[in-house]
Order: sequence, then C-alpha cells, then structure tokens
Amino acid sequence: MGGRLEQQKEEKKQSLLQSARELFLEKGPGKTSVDEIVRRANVAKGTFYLYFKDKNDLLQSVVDRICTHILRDAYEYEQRHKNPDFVENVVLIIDYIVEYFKRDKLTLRLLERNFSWPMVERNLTLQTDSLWQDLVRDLEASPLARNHSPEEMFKLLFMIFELCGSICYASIIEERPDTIDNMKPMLYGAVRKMLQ
Amino acid sequence: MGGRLEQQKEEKKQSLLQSARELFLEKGPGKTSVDEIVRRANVAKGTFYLYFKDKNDLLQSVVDRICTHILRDAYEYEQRHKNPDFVENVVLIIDYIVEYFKRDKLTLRLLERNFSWPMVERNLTLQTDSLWQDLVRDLEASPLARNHSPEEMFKLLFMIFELCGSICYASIIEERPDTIDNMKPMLYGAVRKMLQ
Amino acid sequence: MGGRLEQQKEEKKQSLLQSARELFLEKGPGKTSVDEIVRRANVAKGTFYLYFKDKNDLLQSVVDRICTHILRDAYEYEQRHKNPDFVENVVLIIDYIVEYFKRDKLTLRLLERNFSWPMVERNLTLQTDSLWQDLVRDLEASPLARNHSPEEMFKLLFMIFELCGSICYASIIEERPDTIDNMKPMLYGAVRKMLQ
Amino acid sequence: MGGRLEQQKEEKKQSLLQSARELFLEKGPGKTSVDEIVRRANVAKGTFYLYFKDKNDLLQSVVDRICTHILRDAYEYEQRHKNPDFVENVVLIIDYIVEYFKRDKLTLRLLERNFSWPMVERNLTLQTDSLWQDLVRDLEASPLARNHSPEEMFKLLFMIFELCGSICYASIIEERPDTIDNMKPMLYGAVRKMLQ
DNA sequence: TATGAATGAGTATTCATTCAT
DNA sequence: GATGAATGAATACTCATTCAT
Repeated sequence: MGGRLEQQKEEKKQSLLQSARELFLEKGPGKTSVDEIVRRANVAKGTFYLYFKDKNDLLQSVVDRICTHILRDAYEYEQRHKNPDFVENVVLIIDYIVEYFKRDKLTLRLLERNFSWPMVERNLTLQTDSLWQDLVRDLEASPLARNHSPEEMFKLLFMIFELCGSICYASIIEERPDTIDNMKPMLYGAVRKMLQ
Repeated sequence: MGGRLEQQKEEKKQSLLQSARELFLEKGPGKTSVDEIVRRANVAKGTFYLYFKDKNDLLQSVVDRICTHILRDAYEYEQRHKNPDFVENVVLIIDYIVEYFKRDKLTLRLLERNFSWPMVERNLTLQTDSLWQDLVRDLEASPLARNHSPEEMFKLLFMIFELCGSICYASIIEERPDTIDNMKPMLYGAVRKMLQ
Repeated sequence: MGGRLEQQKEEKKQSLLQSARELFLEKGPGKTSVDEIVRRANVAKGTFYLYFKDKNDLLQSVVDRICTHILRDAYEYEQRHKNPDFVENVVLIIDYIVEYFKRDKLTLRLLERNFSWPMVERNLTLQTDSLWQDLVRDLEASPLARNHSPEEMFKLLFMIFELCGSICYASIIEERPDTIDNMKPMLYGAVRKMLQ
Repeated sequence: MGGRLEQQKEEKKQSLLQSARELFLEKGPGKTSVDEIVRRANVAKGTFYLYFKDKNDLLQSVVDRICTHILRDAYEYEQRHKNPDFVENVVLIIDYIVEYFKRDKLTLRLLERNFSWPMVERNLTLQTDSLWQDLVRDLEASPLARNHSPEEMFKLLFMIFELCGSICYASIIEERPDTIDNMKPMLYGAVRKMLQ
C-alpha cells in the first residue's frame, strides 16, 4: 500500500528540480521563467507551487543539491587517493573541486562565488553522514589538531574553501588575474601555507 | 575649451552617479529602477542614456568608484602607519578594509563578494596613479620579491584580497562561520602565512 | 436515524461555516481563499464542495446567519423593553442594531450595505418563526395599520431598515457625513417621521 | 507652445476612461481586465499606469464622473421644473434620479449602493460650481432652514440620497421588496415626511 | 543636448474546482 | 462520504529603452 502516490509525487518534484537545473545552467536563474520550468517538467503551473514556495526556494534546492554532489565526489576522490599527509589530502579535495569547475564552467557560473559552505558547514555540523564523520575524524587526527581547537580548524577550512571558490570563479570564468592553470600552483601553495 | 557647458554635463553625470549610489545601497541594484534614479537626480529619463549605456554600465561605474575610494583610503592609511615589515603593511591594508566594511555593511552588501580586484588590478597594471606606483615600488623592494617574480606577487596579493572580500561578506553580513571579530585573528594569520 | 453519522456531517458543516465567518471578518471574503477556510476547519479541500456549491454559496450562508442572529437579538431586546408606542418599539429595534454595529465594525464591514432585509423579508413572509409572527401581530395591531395595508407596512419597514443599514455603514465605517453618534438623532427622527 | 502634446495626453486619458466605463458597465469591474481596457482604448499597457495608479483608481474616476453627470442633470431638470415648494423640488431631483436608473440599470448595477454622496458631498462642500451654489442657496432659503442648521440640512439630504440609492438598487435590480414603480409612492412619501 | 511620453514584452503567483483513489 | 494532489486559466503591474519634439 501506499508507495504509488508518494512515488508519483517524488517524481514530479524530481522532474521540476531536473528541469530547473538544466535551465538555470543554460540561461541563468534570472533569465529562466517559472513557465519554462514547468513546461519542460511537464507539470502544471500550480503544481510548481505545491512543491516549492517560489522560484528562489527552488533555486536554493538546486544549488544545495549541486554542492552536496560535488563535495561528496570530492571526498570520495580524496578517500581513493588518500596519502599519509593530512595537508596533501586537503589539497586533493581542493584539486578535485578545481578540476570539476574547469570541466563544468556552467555550474561554476551558476554557483558564482557562492560555492557551498552552506553545504559543507551544515554537513560538518550535523554529521548525519558517515562520509563527513570520517572527514571530521581525519581532521581531528591530523597534526594540525595539536595546535588548533576543532573550531579553529573549521574556520581554517572555511577560509580555504572560500578562497578556492573565489579564485575558481575569477580565474576560470574571467581569467582574472590569469588562467586557472597558472593560478593553481599559487592557490595550492597558499592552501599548504595556511595549513602549516 | 567651453568650460561652462562641460561643467554642466559633468554635473549631470555626477548627479546620476550619486543618486544611483544612494539607491543601490538602500535597496540593491535589482530593486532600483532607472526611473527612481533619474527622478532623484533631477534629470530626464532620456538624459540617462546620454551618459550611460544602460543600468549595468552605471552599476559598474558606481562599484568602481566605491572600490577605488576604499582602496585609496586603505593605502593612505597604510602610508601613515607604515612600519618596516612589508607583511605587516599588507595586514594594515587588509585591516583597514575589514574595519571599513564593519562600519559600512550597506556598501559591503552592494559589493557582495565582488570586492574590487577589478580595480586594484587595473590600477596596478596601468600604474597611471602615483599612489599605486608607490605600492608597486614597496612590493618590489620587499623581501618577498627575492623569491617571487612581480607577476607572482600580484597574484598572491590578488588571492589575499579575494580571501579578504569573501570572509568579510560571509562573516559581517551572514556571521558565517562566526563574527568578523572572531574571524580576524585567523584571517590575518592566513595572510601572514601566505606572504611568508 | 443514524445519529452518529448525521452528527459528524453537521459538525463539518458548522466547522466550515465558523472558519469562514472568522476569515471573512478578518480579511474580507475577497481575500479569503477556500484553501484557508478548509485548513482552519480541519477539513479536506474536496469536502468543502460536499457541503457548499461554491464560495459564494458559503458567503451567502454566513451572511444569512449573521443577519438572522442580529435581528433575533434586536427583536428580543425590543420585547424586553417594550412600551405602548409602536413607533418607539421600532426605534428600539433600530437602536439595538446601530449599537450592535458600533461595537462590531468588522461585521458591519462584511455586511457592507447589504444588511439584511433579505432575511427579515423572508422571515416575515414565511412566518415559520414564532418571533416574527409576534412582530407581525404587533405591526397589524399598531395604529399605523389603520391607514396602511400590511403590504405597505412591510415596504415602509423595508425602507427603514435599508436606511438604517446605509447610514450605519457610511457613518460608522467612513464617518460620512459625521460620526454615528451625531447621526443618531437625525436617523431616529427620520424613522419617527416615516412612521407617522 | 502648447496645446498639441497636452491635447494628445488628454485624449489618451479620455480614451482609457471611456473604454473602462463601457467595459465596467458590460461586465462589471471585477470581470474587466486591464488588458481589455487598454486594448479597447488602443493604448499600450504601460500607458495605463501613466494616467492611473491602478485599476481601482480608474474605477473611482469612472464612478465619480458618472455620479457628477447624473447629479448635474438632475439639478438642471429640477431647475427647469422648479416650483415654489422646496420639498417638491427635492422630490423632483429624486424622481429624476429614479427615472434615470430605471432607464439605465447597468449604471445602477455598477454604482451598486454606492451612489454618490462622495460626489454630492464634495460638490456641496467645495461649492466651486455655480450649480451647487444655487442649490445651497435654495436650501438655505427654504422654510426648513428655519428649524435646522445648515449642517443638519446637509445630513438630512444625505440620508435622503442614501435611502434613494438603496431603494433603487433593491427594487430596480432585485425587485425587492417590489418593483420600483410600486415603491415610488412610498419612497416619495418618505422623502416628504423626512423634510417636514 | 535634453526631454519625458509612449511602449509592450515579460513574469510570478493565486485559486476555485475536479476527480482518481 | 472523504480526501488532497493536480490543474491551468486568469491577471496586475514593472521597467528598460526609444524617439519625436
């Protein structure tokens, strides 16, 4: 009993989310109308407002999902290439993200500089997710933890991610002050120094 | 060199710029209409398009002016408090900017994370301005210059400013991940490490 | 006579009526959606249409009930304060209504100028209700009945109630052309003259 | 200098007013969209908002004009059929209005019970208009003026007009409690009594 | 140069009603 | 009887830009 209806509802929501993501990437959220979204999702206009408060609410959901996805992949990547040095593991994560945005400029443009601490933060804090629990464990086991409280370490990571987001946007989207490939050594250098 | 006329034209442009700045700060550029701008500037609608290509062009000008202003003040502040250590002079500049945004959240909100390397960059490169020529001279005279090419040093500074802008926005506007006062030690620590 | 079921149905209807009345008073019928009504009544959307043809039907019912209620109270009041003069008894009823609306502007606003002869009229005509039968008996026994047919007397009363509704609305809601307290003497004077 | 542009502007406004009046009469203000109004007026959507704050503002203007027009005609009619008795002159005005609404039910429906004291009142008070100045003079010269202050007399007239509006609406539109022709004697009787 | 009237495309959101379960 | 998900028509209003004067 029961599943059918719930399932159909979930499908509609997913359809909306999917269509919106595509259109936001193609034309930007500002230039995307609710009309287009529902048309592409094959859903009635009113249905949209059954699942989302307004266009911004939907945008938020889309961005959240994208960020979560990227971060999860980044962490998995780090797990697969793990090495003994904590600092290098962080660089690994940053590098994954940089490479991701190099391949997917559209997403970077959508996220603008807003990449994701909302997400990271929430995940780190809630720790509902075993992936992040592991990351936290790694953090706390790192040599850095000797000189820093957990809170300080979070702030440090926060700064690193903000820096990463800003530099990606500036260099990949605007080639400012140079291409990302020319910025990478300096960026990673900065990350390493910050974690000393 | 028909002074009178030129002067009147300049006044209109300034008036437009001034009104726009006020309104952008009060309500954000998105919620400010060209109509309101010209009304406040006491200028006819059509006149607007004699001086600016479109609303975005105007926004750009407003932001440029604000950034230039802040940076100039920051540099002057640094000149007045100069000390022998190059790194600490950079921290001085950053600190001035942070304190400025603490006092003037509205401006920070307007600039968003977009604070201003557009400006700095251009100025540093063009070097039309004696203030910046001095900064460049200082840069090149610093111990850092021994291990870094001028270009690398610019990039390093670029990263520092981006980091500063991002952290100001996150912490001052959204108190994320903490208040700016609690973030400051970490931020300045990061800056110092990056310049080692 | 399956009491239980009938009772539950009646409860739903009452609940709908009650919620609607509250909302109509608070926000006006135009600004009240069926959605809100059913939500407040703890009833499913579809259920609404089991009990009422549409929103207007419900509004009609609400207004009817309110008018019936006020008129019943007005008549009871008159019965308690009865005096030998028929004209003064009518003034008593009018005064009760005026005072009621003075206390309850929200209801007056909902009724607008539409106060209620729909109700009175119907009741007087149908005479299903012993209260009104008494009023009619009083009417027919009054000195006025000597010069007027019963029909004329109804019309006269109709006019008096319409006048009362209009003046209440104008003076209580809009203080036009003056406050109700300043209008009262003139209004009651007019009523007395009309009944001469 | 001059006229041409102002004239064109006035024409647009008139066109809007005219189209709106037609549509409001045909379908009611609620069922008339701004779209339809501008289409019929051959004017762009935005132009509408150059001349009127919103649909309600326009409705207000339309109603004002109609009321002014009817009242002016009523007064002129009275002037043409003037007789020595003040009371009968008032009845003349009321009768003109009743007959007008008998012929033009659409307008009555549009006005609903809201006929027009806004207008009368304003006109009487402002007295910018010689027609109304005459009416006021007549009022003050009438025998009634001996027992009543000017203010009381205005209130009395106000009540008479409200009664007239209510009874017209009820009897002409809804035949409640009877046709207007059957109500007329009673209505005029009431007016005469009220002015005694 | 300067004006400001005119434009009309563009969009988010609401809501009464239905109907499959 | 009861539900509540789905519908999609309907609508007011904004605003950047142009162009005749």
